[in-house]
Amino acid sequence: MGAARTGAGRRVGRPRAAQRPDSGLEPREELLAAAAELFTTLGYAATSTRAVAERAGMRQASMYHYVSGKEELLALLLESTVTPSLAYARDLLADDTTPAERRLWELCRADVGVLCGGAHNLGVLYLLPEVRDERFAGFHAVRAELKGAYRQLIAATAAGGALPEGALDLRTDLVFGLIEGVILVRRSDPERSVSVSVFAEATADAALRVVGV
Amino acid sequence: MGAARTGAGRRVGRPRAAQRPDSGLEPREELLAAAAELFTTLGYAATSTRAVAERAGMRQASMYHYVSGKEELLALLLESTVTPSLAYARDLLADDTTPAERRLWELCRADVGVLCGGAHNLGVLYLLPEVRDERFAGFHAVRAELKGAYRQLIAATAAGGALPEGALDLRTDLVFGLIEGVILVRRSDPERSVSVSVFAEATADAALRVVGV
DNA sequence: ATTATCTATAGATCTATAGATAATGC
DNA sequence: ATTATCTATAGATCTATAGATAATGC
Repeated sequence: MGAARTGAGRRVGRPRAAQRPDSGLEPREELLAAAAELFTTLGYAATSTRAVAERAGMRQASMYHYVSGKEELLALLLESTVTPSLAYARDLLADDTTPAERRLWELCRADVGVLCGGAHNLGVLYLLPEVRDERFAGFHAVRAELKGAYRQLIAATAAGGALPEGALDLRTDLVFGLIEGVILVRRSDPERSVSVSVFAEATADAALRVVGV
Repeated sequence: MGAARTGAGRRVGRPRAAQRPDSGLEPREELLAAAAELFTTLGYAATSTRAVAERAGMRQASMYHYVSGKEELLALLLESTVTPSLAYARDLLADDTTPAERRLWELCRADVGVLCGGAHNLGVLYLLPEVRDERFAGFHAVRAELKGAYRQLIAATAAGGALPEGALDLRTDLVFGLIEGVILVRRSDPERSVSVSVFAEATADAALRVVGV
């Protein structure tokens, strides 16, 4: 069993026409990175399979050796952004020694970090119109569960406990909107001076004020 | 000089192949309405000129009699959503008899109303990746001026007056993010029970809490 | 004559598949 | 023999223009 060879050593298969990019990534990862950059800057519909493949250092048709098409790339990218936040949210829900206010703050901070951190502002993917499609139901299910975690934590705060159902839903929408709204702010001003972590903490502070703590 | 005839009366020009829609709109308005619906649901790149034209009751090529192409339609729609908010913001800035807190609240309420009201959740247009393009610089200029009005009003509040520049920018970003975030909330849950006006007021309340009033 | 439409189409895409090719592996 | 790539292309778009046509206006 040969170990996966990541270096530039001898490879099986016909050599590439173009130079292999020196990122050190596996071809599939290379495709995902290329798609992330292009989908976030140009959008999904405006990004051709050719553009993705060439940026990953291969010809358009070769892409199909690794993925079934553009759709799979977007689905993978979407899930990769929301899954870490959800895992963290589950941990926080299970932690009954920390006050709910603090746990909510942590979730907000972490979520903003994921949405705005990373090389390509991956949160921008949530804005793509194609994402609403049924095909990405998996992503939506995870995102809905994450929103549910926000709701539970808000309900567990001192300010949230007394709220009737409808008011709790409204608070949850507002907090969730604030968190996702940072995607838009960052998109319209990518050169911002303040670091992601400062921004994430300020957003978490603001979220607690929205809840009424 | 013949008055514009909006009814179904005799018209100059070759008759349409399909029935004229009974909306009572002029053809150009009909095209804008069709584009609004399609751009907000499918996105810009995924909407063909054919789809827009047929929905407006004419053949694809006839669209070019009224507009220069898809791009002009998007530019017109974008400006139509942001211009009313800006006009209102200017009025509020000029009003020195009302407390800044109250004026900020009003601006938030009105802006959310425009973004989420209307038939097609036009705020969704802000999310389209194509909108970042240089071609829509006019829209961005107006939106930036609106954001400037938010900033001025925040600075004029009791809580905002003491803030150093950087902190003021951060508050402005958070409030602006909260307002634009409602677009995302509404998009993911279009069947929401609460009315737009209740939601707009709750968002305005939350914005004041973010500012720290 | 003017106008609002139509039909037809050139030219430019873009996606996904078929089948060839050039390496290594055994 | 297996694998990773390539080239080539069919079929399906989509946009914008050219030029014809069928009304009203005078």
